[in-house]
Amino acid sequence: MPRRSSADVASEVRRAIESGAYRRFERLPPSRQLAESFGVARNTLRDALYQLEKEGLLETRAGSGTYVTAPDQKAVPDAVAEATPLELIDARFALEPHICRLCVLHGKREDFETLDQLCQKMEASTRDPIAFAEADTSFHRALASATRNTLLIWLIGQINTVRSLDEWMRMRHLTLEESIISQYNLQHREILNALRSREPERAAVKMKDHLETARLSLMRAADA
Amino acid sequence: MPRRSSADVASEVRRAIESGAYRRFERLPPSRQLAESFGVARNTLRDALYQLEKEGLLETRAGSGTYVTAPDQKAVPDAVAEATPLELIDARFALEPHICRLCVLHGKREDFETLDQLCQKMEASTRDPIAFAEADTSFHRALASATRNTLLIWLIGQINTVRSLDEWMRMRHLTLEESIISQYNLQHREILNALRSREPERAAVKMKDHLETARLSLMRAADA
DNA sequence: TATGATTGGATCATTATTGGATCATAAAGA
DNA sequence: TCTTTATGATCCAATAATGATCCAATCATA
Repeated sequence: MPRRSSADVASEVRRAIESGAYRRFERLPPSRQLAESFGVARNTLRDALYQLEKEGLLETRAGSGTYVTAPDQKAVPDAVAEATPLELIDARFALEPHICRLCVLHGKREDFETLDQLCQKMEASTRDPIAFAEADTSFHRALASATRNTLLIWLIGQINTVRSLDEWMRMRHLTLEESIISQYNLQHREILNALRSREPERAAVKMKDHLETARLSLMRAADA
Repeated sequence: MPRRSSADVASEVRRAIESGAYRRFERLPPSRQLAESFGVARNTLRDALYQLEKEGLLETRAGSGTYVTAPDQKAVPDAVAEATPLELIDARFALEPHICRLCVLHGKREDFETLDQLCQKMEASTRDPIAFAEADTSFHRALASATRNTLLIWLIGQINTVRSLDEWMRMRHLTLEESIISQYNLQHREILNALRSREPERAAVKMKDHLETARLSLMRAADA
């Protein structure tokens, strides 16, 4: 007659640990207190904790408490740093077209002003790959900012940390010939125009075109 | 008799350091003062600091003070933790349809097996919102895994840390009525079928439908 | 340079709090 | 009905927080 079975409680605690609510080495609240907060008898709760102990998530020390032994879930931004350029492009393929759509929804005039200025900066840097790459990064970051979605802004920020990696930059220099830069500039303008005329789908398509160009020139560089 | 154990205090100080409240080379307040502000005996506090010293976060010099030796933490992922449910949905709108497309490209048979099993699990949990939510998270995580793109896998993992936040979970319980769960199950099946028949665009569309449903039920819950 | 205040380091008996264990009872499901 | 399992109560043993006191290193300053 489980109202709330020990397995349920175990799941809930497991989720709490995996979500980082309790981190490694931290002590859980006393069993009596935990039991009360779950609305469950202490025996039931202890069974639940015992299950998690078997799974290696917890360690209980009599007289002391029960401690989290599971390794911290997050704290692996290495995945970002070690991403390959192609993985990166795929991630941008996922994020940026939709970011364009959201820009149309939430972007304000000053956002488009900023984007315009960055376009001008890029257009003035046709022969300066380094300056161009810098402004280019700012452009994509500004797009994300215009969505007003802090989560997306953060995600793009994370992705941009990869773009500055050495290996990636080396490839990028290879790909950033003058003709390519000119093409990118045209595409950036097209994206910005679509945003200004409030056409979400056209903006998304133009962004896809842009990324496709980037992918192609990247793969060409990889072959070389 | 631990009211507040040394492990608790250690965690708190560790968080303070990681959050940048105490920066590298900075001296912590005197142990007596710290102990008082934590409402804990000095011995307890010293045990806590000793733990952190073992972890290499601190260095204590007798007669002088205890100093932070941990390198300054970079970018705070609080943006992720503080994201609102609607921001979250928008981010998933950006990522997951494209993830479906990549699944078609890179997914292997065993990936689809895993997804199938998770569908079954969800279908068996129509009346158990907690179990359903658990399997649901696993489903979306498995989708990301099938892309073989470590960056995307990591991004989805980050996003899923938000999904388990308290506020979000509360809303989620509101929205997870039996009828909604049934609808989700149908949609998951449609996505999986599209993946199996290798139709990237159909899979993406089905995912968009799914997320749209989620957004609607979320907004309905927010109104209530 | 010498002094005094402040810092962390160490020890110890006391005792509140912790998890461990058991058991009769009640309730839910087969 | 019979089996399973949560409950709630009680007792136990292990642990470590406390609070007090003293020591040693360091630092500021007269």
